[in-house]
Amino acid sequence: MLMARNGNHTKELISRAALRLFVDQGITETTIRDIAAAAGLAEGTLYRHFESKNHLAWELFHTNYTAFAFELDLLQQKYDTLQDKLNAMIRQFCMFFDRDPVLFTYLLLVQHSQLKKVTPEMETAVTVLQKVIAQGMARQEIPQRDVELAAAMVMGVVLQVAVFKAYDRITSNLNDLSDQLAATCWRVLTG
Amino acid sequence: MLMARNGNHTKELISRAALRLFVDQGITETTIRDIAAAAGLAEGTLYRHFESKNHLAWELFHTNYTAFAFELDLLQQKYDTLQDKLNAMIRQFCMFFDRDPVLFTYLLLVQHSQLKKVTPEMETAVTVLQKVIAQGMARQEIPQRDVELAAAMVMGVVLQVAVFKAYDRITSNLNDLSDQLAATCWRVLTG
Amino acid sequence: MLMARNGNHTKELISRAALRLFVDQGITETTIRDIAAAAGLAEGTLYRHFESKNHLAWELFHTNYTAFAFELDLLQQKYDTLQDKLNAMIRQFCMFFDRDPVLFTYLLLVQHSQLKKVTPEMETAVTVLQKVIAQGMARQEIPQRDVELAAAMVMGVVLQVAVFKAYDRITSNLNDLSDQLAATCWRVLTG
Amino acid sequence: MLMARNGNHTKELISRAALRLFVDQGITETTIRDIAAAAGLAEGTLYRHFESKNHLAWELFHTNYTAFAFELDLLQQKYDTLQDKLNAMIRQFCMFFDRDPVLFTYLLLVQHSQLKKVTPEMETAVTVLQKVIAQGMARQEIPQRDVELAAAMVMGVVLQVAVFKAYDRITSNLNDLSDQLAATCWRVLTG
DNA sequence: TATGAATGAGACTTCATTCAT
DNA sequence: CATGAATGAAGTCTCATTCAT
Repeated sequence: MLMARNGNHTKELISRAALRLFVDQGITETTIRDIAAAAGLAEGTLYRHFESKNHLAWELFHTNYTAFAFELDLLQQKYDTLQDKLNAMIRQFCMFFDRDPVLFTYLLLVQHSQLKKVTPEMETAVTVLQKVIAQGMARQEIPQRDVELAAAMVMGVVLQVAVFKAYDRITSNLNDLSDQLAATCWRVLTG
Repeated sequence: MLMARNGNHTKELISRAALRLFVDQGITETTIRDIAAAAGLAEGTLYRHFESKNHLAWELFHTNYTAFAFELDLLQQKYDTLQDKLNAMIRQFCMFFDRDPVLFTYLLLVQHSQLKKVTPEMETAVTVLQKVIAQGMARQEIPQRDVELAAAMVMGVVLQVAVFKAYDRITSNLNDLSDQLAATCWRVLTG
Repeated sequence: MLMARNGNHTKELISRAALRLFVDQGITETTIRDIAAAAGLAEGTLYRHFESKNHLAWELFHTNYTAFAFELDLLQQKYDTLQDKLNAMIRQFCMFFDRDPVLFTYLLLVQHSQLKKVTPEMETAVTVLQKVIAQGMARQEIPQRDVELAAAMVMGVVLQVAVFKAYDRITSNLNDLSDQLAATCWRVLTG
Repeated sequence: MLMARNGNHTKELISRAALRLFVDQGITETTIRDIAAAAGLAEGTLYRHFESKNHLAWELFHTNYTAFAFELDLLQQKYDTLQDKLNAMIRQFCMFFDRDPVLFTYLLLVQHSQLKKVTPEMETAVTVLQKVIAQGMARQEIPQRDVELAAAMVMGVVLQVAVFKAYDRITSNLNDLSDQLAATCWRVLTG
């Protein structure tokens, strides 16, 4: 998991257990007892590492959501053209998804409750994508258009495929679809 | 009858109140008391019309989810080519969304908890879209490709825009974006 | 039913439905809705005939409990010796049980909740029996002994057989066992 | 552990509180809150020790009901003749009643609701008594007769006296009545 | 740090009762 | 008299959180 930089074994144990349960059952439907049992710990132990269940859910979301945005931003800066940036970002997304499907499914599907807490200042994958698209328009690499709309459509293509993957409607790895997705997104932007 | 003027009125009252609250706060986060208060009714009254809170949430989802699929299917049958079918379906989607944004936001966002209960036999917007795309491929109207993937990408374009609209990131009516969406989806399929 | 002296059809309907349900499920476990459904009436109708569910249960108990005691007392007065009185009373008990097992099972088994409301002044089968036994002792028809104890043992013999009958552990009619019961009770008293 | 001094103490605390309340008010009439208050615990604590109120009521009944039957059976095996067996069992019953009147009153009076759950395989005081009586008949110690009926009458003598005791109609200890009861029961069987 | 029994607020739900028709 | 939708108090149960060990 992106967030796990320290060697804190127990915290990691809790995070992984929680993540899987949150994805499988939803956050509210998952109890502290569920998590503790899955992690092989006592219920009280969780509170040594997280302030509360909600903090746990939020930390899981927030940390990884922004970390991913940060990585994306770092990555896009290495490229000059919108198309290259986009290709790279989509490739990265697919790679990360395949590397940790549970985590990405969490970010994808448990959104609603957590997204409300996302403040406008926070850099997210969405804002990075919009920034990149806006630049591309400014540089006339693609036709002028409403940036939000363009970003929505591009995101839609990639995310919905990920959602289908999360629901096992698609069997290929996202990595293997990466080029197709990138090509499609480019067509979406240049139409 | 205490409220002869009611008939189905009370059930409708509850449904609307619940719908809005479910969308605003999530299903689990919404209490029976919330719904009753919003509907101007006593808590017990809810149970005269719905077996339980979960049944209410499911009925709200299921009824409208399948009804929408049914309408879409009826509509697409009026057209001959994939492009016409797609145009009509997207137009319909936008129209319905604008007509009842709360309901459609419910169908869009509260999915996760409810989608688990969707049985494979149920006809949904997804299955209709896949059917239509598969036909189009069979008739060589668009290039052969994985149908699930194609459907996912088309759905993504439309749904993500709707999600942005639901989150007020986009201000136009979906109706006004309908043509753009249709054109983009067509490009996605024919690329 | 003993209590039904008037021609009130609906009230009778409710009483019979309630009686059976009370016996089958217990009083608290039986809902107004159950009774109404079993009687083929609307829920509210019950309140035209009984003040409340508890009044209904109590009326059913009290009326029949005291009526039975009254009949027993009337009966015993027709006989001179304790043995004849006892024989007659036991025969009567058996006859009544067989004639309306549901009612007598109600009186037997639902006792606990209702017996608390039995005031000491009320004439009951127990008091009648005690009176008769006390007389018999006074007249030296049977050995002197604690009256309450003697009454308990005699009652026990008859009631427990009725309980077994109510639970279908015994298949004969009580009528057919009447003589045996009387003989046994006599032995209990004279031993 | 918050209360290392507890161990099984809390469960016992709940059981005793519940037992008394069930006897005083009836099971359905007793609320979780009543029990918790009487036990000096929080409501939720009850659910750490019992699945539900009904499970508590059933466990209280079932455990003691079968344990008592087991003890009775063990005891009767020590004696050879029916009369000795019967004497011993009745003495035991009286002793147990006097030792824990609340528990025995529970077993006596709350029967109706719980007896429905008694499966035929369960060994109970009734089945033990019937077995013993049947043996006695087989060995010609007492006249042949319907075993169920005989058992009912014997049980009636003892149980009804216990019921009177539970209702404070009788003031002696059952222990002090034990011999009388045994003699009476013997007369019932041999008459 | 870890434990896990205890807590108690608050959720869902039931159901006796009312009352306008 | 009958109806049955609505009521809302009260009950059962859950579960995040605490804290003594």
